[in-house]
Amino acid sequence: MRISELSLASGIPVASIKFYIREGMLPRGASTSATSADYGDDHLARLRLIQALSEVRALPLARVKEILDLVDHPAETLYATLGRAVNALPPYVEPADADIARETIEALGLTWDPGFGAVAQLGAAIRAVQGTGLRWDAELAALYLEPIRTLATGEIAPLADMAPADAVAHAVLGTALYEPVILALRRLAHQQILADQVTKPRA
Amino acid sequence: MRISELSLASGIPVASIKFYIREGMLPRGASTSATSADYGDDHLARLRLIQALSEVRALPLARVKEILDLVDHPAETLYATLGRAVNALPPYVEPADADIARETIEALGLTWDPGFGAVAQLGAAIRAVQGTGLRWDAELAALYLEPIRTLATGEIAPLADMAPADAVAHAVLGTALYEPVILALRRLAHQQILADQVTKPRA
DNA sequence: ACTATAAGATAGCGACAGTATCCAGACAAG
DNA sequence: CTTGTCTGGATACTGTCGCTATCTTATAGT
Repeated sequence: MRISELSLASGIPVASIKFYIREGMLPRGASTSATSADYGDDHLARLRLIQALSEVRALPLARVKEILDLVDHPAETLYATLGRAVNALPPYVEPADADIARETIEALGLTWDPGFGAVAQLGAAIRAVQGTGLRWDAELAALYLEPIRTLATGEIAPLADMAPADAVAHAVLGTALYEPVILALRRLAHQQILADQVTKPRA
Repeated sequence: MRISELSLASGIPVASIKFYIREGMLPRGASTSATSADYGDDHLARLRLIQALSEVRALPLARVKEILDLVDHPAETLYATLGRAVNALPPYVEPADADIARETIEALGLTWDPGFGAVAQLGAAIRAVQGTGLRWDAELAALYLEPIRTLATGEIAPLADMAPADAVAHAVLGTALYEPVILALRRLAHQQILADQVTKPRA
């Protein structure tokens, strides 16, 4: 496949593909002469991944690159790889925000480990909620955690049956790409509940 | 409060506060003379809200403004207001993506209404998931929907006991600000489950 | 009276994500 | 052949966003 064909297949302008190559996010095609290089299906898949992370997740390209690197060269363990993937995802917060989450995490019976990025992300999220006068306490936290734990358990289960390399890629991409699905479903559920209340208001 | 005091109280530079006023996101202080204006707690609260939406949610200022306008001037019904709020939140997608979500939504027994923004957002999210080779089918969708529905029901319930104006503000801000909490908890749950598997591996 | 600071308007800046231009080489048609 | 079109690759430019810095005029405090 030549670059113009790759562009056609992916819907991404040639100039942008060249840009991704320059930035090291997409490998160069195999040169077959001074004026032609060969691109394959892996290039196409990589482009689709870049698009998914960059458009749907709205990640800065630097973060997209981190995630791509992680898929290509995973850390020692699945746990460590996931930890790095989380750090490449928004919200991008100060490590100090981890402290804010301590109370909540311990009240939920979880382990407070400030080394894990999601802890500081939770802290920043709680700060935002409380700073605008919305409610956040142990009771509400428990209300949120239960369904989320159910969901997370269901998501992790299939990883056990995968080859380690597949599991890593699935975990990293799944963390990033199922999130918008979850948020959209929640918004839909809210709407549906409100619509039902109008149709058949509470007795 | 003068602008320099507001700056001190909020931690936001004076120049930035002036910028927010210029952009119409923050009302001007009440002029007490040609060289002084008076800012109150409402200005401080508004600034904190701008910060929460812009930093933690990483919303473009134009979208922050939409949400602020919605809190100030809600639409006719709670349902309609929420619909607009959803459109001000990422991911920002093409309305045409609504079609992609149709199959999923109908399989889940929900109403497919392309006029509601979350439908197209779900479509774009599904496209991203499938485009990168991750799984998405009715079975998986059901696995996701159940816990999310539980969560959403718990979130909507308290609105019934609120004054309508409070309910609107709470629904709009809650949709935007609890989302990072949910994502952080999911990431934490994943980590916790993986950590537990290492400590006490499956029999 | 004098200096420090305020409000408000205008202009400038740095990061980001591409686009556009340019060039030398290759292949294809006439 | 030669002429025109296209390619890969390098370099330079552009538009948008979210602030910052500067400037002007007018007080308010000492």
